[in-house]
Amino acid sequence: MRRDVFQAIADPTRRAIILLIAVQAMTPNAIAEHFDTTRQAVSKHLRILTECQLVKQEHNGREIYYQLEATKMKEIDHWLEQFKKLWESRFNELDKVLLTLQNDKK
Amino acid sequence: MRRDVFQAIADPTRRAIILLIAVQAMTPNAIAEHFDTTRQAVSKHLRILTECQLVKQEHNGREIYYQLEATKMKEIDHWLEQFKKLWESRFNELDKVLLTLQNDKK
DNA sequence: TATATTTGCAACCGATTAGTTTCATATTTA
DNA sequence: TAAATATGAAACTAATCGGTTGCAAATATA
Repeated sequence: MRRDVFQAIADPTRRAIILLIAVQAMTPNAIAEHFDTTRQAVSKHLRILTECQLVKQEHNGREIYYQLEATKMKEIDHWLEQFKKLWESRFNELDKVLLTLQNDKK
Repeated sequence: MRRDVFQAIADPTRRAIILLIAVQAMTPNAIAEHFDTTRQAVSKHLRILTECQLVKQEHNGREIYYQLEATKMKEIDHWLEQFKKLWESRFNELDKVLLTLQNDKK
């Protein structure tokens, strides 16, 4: 199944997990303690996050430490990059385009 | 209904719409021409994008121009900001934390 | 070796999603 | 005014989602 980073971060619990393991790698059990759901539900979230390579596993005996693959977050940042210039200046590209559009209509 | 920016950008069609109207404001009809779906489906996407304030409407007679509310994209950027330091340096915060964690376990 | 612990997977369930078709409303134009 | 155009909303549908419970496999511990 092909997973998408944007779909992965759509769920608030998954975003919370990402934030949690960004600070330090954790096992599914430890992660589940922070949430009001079952360990299995957390496990499913981790599967989705793994499938789109937002997290990676580090096996240690029967324990599995999940840690954030921060570089994958760049993908989201790259997509945002396209729009950054639009909100960074008051008279921006969008305004110019709209102005042109309005003038053309007259 | 309370809408969430992250949920809004989860759908690939909605991301495409965002990109499209970032360049210039467009009517639902014009937007729909760029996709392989019905105008009504696009209309539903626009409703979702409007509800979470990612786009705004500009009425012009019977036409409605939808344009990107770029500032709302900042919300996503702010969330990403937390992780930026994790991917920007090779020996980063995460590495340090993990190192501490591993040392503690010994 | 027997038991406990850690984990993932399968099957199921109710809610939500993205799409469709149909219809109502508002505005423009002939 | 009548017809055409632009749009949103409602009702429906198949697929997906996030959650649950129950189970199997692997590893650690008594």
